Amino acid sequence: MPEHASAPEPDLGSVTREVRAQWRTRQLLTAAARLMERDGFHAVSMQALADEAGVSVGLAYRYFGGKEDVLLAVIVDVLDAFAARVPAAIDAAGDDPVEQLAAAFRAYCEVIDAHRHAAVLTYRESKTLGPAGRERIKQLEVATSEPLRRVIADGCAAGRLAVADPDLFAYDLLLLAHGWALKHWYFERTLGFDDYVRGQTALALSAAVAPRYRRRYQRLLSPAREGAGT
Amino acid sequence: MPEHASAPEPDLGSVTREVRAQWRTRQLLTAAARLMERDGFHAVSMQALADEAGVSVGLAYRYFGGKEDVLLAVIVDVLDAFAARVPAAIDAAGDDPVEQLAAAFRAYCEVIDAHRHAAVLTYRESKTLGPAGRERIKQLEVATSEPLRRVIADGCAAGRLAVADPDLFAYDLLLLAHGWALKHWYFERTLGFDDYVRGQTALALSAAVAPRYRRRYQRLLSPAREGAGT
DNA sequence: TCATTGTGAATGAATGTCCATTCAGCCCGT
DNA sequence: ACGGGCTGAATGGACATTCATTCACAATGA
Repeated sequence: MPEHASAPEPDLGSVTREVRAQWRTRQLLTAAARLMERDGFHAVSMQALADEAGVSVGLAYRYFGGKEDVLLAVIVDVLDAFAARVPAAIDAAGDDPVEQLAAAFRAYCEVIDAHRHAAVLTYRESKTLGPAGRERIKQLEVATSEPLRRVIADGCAAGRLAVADPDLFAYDLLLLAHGWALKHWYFERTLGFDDYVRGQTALALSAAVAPRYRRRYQRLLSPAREGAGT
Repeated sequence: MPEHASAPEPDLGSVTREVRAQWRTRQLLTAAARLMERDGFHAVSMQALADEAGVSVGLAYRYFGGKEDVLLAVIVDVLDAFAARVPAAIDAAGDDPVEQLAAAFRAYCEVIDAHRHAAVLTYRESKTLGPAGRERIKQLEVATSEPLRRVIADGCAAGRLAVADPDLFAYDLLLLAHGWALKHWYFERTLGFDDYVRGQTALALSAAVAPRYRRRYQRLLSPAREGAGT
């Protein structure tokens, strides 16, 4: 637990409104994520949230319309992380669509791992959000899965993948990534993060890689750790 | 308030207390499931619950220790449904382990479909339950997945399945079954229940059936409805 | 068969707690 | 001393839980 409330705040006085507002927002968002990831949305009072962020309750209301807005912002924040990291991971994975798919899946899992319970908030609190917020989340979530769908489509087009329903497959990958958070209490007994990603990648690609390319991707299809190659 | 129980109440006067208590419990459980499935646990007040069940608040407390107990009971009820139906489905599926696996998965999905959101409660409200209840749920859930693990193990032993980590695979199947509830808002646009089950079965078995047995299970491996052209 | 009464099921207003939200004013830099 | 950032006690509402009271009915006695 690094610095909490009494973090060395930057000199807010010397900074423009705009930048200060951004800093405050980030400060609150971070606190909200931390608490809600640990205790669940309903168990976090605005008082606790403010305390954690090291500000007053009133100030929280200057930056967010209400508790529900905070929840929405936290969720959007996580979804933004997907939107930022997954495409980047794909770009960094070279031209091979199967490698790209594996990289994309790993990136999803990494974001989940970094936001463990916050990611689950998407499910858990869907009922808490008003219809407007809920709609926004749904849309963002679909958009977030878009890169994955595109990579799968590419792989199919290139003949490397053979998937009957790419849409379904894409969502399954999302689900398996979320599974790391959803079933963490179970998996952690036997698997580390890396084991989980490798195992799931192997399973998923077993179902998706076209038979004639199986050998080529042996490295990804076997969950065992191997020394050579990256 | 409309008496929701469209079923005519049995002549309570002529039955024993025991039976009456059971009737009441069931009545409350049904109401709780209905409301919580629709609005989420936190949005359901004891008043609303009592109204829905057609009883008074006070009576609800005669049958359940408190709101949390009701939640626990609803969840346990769903888990019991798994425990009852899945083994039965496996028994009814003959001797082939792959057929058994497909049947077990379908049974899971059917229970999920019958209890849509209630099944999600397991995730959503894990933070709401006290440590004791949470532990009970976890244990039940692991126990519930046991038949699935055994069938997979059988399949591997018989050489029909080739799965590196049966434990992981079993939980993935659970997750995909839950996916029907978790991502229902998305899937329902394009898939019916049966399409979903077939599609997921095809994907999962693609990853698991040993290569030399692929052809034998073509029926399960292709998501297309049998009979309709390939 | 008809009053009488004991039992515990059922009620729902009252209680106490918790918490989101507000706002009257304080602090501090300029 | 002015003004915007910030504070935190006060407010009001919602809701879980309790309990004094009512009520239905079966068992009892005549």
